[in-house]
Order: sequence, then structure tokens, then C-alpha cells
Amino acid sequence: MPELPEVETVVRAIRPRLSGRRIVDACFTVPRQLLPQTDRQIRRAIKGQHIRDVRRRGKYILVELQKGVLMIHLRMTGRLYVRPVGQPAHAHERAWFALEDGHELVFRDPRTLGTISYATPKTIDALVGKLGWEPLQNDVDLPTVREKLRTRRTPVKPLLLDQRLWAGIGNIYASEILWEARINPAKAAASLTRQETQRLMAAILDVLSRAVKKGGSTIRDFMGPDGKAGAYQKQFRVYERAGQPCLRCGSKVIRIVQAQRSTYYCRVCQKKR
DNA sequence: CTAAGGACCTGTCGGC
DNA sequence: TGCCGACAGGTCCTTA
Repeated sequence: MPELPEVETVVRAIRPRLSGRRIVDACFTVPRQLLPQTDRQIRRAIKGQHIRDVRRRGKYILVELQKGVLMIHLRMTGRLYVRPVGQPAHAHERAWFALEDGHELVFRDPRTLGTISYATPKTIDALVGKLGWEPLQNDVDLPTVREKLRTRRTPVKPLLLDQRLWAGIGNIYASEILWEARINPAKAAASLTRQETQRLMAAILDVLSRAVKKGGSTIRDFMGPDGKAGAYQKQFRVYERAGQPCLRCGSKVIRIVQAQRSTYYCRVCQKKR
């Protein structure tokens, strides 16, 4: 469900309500979602710890505690919000973290694909160490990117979903980014020209930062933790617009399937060569 | 090493 | 109305 802009929106909303608070208890209902420890181990490890800060790395939400980090990944349908204890629950709530101040952090996830893990400074690298560049940091240069793409014969669209390159891009923004950069999603990553790679890097930064400014996208069930919907879905140029006119050239946007995921693009603006 | 396909889950929607 | 397949913001594992 959420990609970088949605995760960033969640983090910004919950950070002021969690920082400095103490976790007094935790409850988990789906053991499968806990990695790599058991519910009992995580519960014992985090109980009593103060929350120092809440940050994002790729699509991971990092709740930084005194002695370790609680890492939450929302996958497709996860949501995270803070509410006063005693308020009515929603369907599909899977985990709760009770705070000393009378609120609770709630993890809701209908499909139960999300994950919760607890890591210490010693073990965190195994979970987050393989993640690639942070798209909003904009701290990687053109030669470095070109070198990384040089050996990749895979189409560029599925490649954008590989979190080991840029961390945080998902299925919606991959299509949006390629439309913005005027690159054909089926083009082999290794065959991108210098100019195309440059446009790709610019589009990644541009599309994702604009989406963050709008509070992410709400298309099915993503919701800001305050119940507010994101607004970026109104700015989609190609995603879920198959059959509608391209906003640049007017020809029809088409949908194809790559690596079992939908891709949307304009055949005319995003020519292969 | 890379690449492709299935697996993991539940909910919703459109067609017959 | 009810059933069935397709599809959904993601990643991980197995196989070639």
C-alpha cells in the first residue's frame, strides 16, 4: 500500500505524538508478522522503554527506543495511528502499543502482510543494511547511478521497485516517475542514455517530493494517521489512467504487466528509442 | 551474479 | 443473488 510519500506522511503525523513517550505494554495478534523474534520476546524487549524519535528509512518506519529500534513495514495494507486508549477499534487491528500518556499506537493491517521487528544496534544492519539510496536526500551522483545500472538488463520499471537501488519507490510512483522522465518502462536499465539517467534521477526527486508535499496518495485504503486522505492521487499523470489521454501529448495511456505488476505509460511520449 | 515466477494474505469489484 | 477470477500501495524464496 504505502510507498515513500505515504510512509513519510505517517512518520510526520505520529512523531510528535510518540517522541518522549514511554511504552508500557504491547500486544500482538498475528505471530507471523513478527520478525525475527516471537511476540513474547519483542514485548519484553520494548516494555518500559522511552521513544526517542520516529524516522523513516525507505518504506520502513523506525521507532527509535533507548536500547533499540522498533521497525514497522506496512507492506500493502498496513496503517499506523495514535489514539486515546478506550476509543472504539477498527476492524483488522493487529497490534497495539500502550503509552504511558493514555494513548496507544495501533497497527492495522487487513492482509497481514506487514511486519514488525525489534532490532538492537547490533542486529539492525541485517534488516535495513541492504536498502539503497534515500531518494529525498539527493546525494548520489550520475556516474554512481550509471555504474550501478550498467549490468542490469532488466526493464527499468521493475528495477525501480528494487529497494537496493533507491529505497522507497513502489508501483504507483515508478510509473509516475517514468512518465515524468519520458522513459519507456520496458527499456533495459543498462541501455539508458546519460540524458535519460539524468532525467530519471531528477524525476525521482521531483515526483516523490511533490507527493510528500500533498500528504501522499489515497486510492484505496491509505489514510493519514489523522484520518485525513492524501491528495497526490489527484495529480496522477498515468497511474490507473489506461484509456485516458496522455496529459502531455493526448494519445491514449496504456496498461501493461511487468513482473506481475501493472505499469501505465504513454507509448508516444515514452518511446523506446 | 541476474531474472522470472510463485507464495504469502484478505477484501473488493465486475462479469456472467 | 451468488460464484469466480482479476486485481490491489510489497517483499521473499525458489528455481533456472
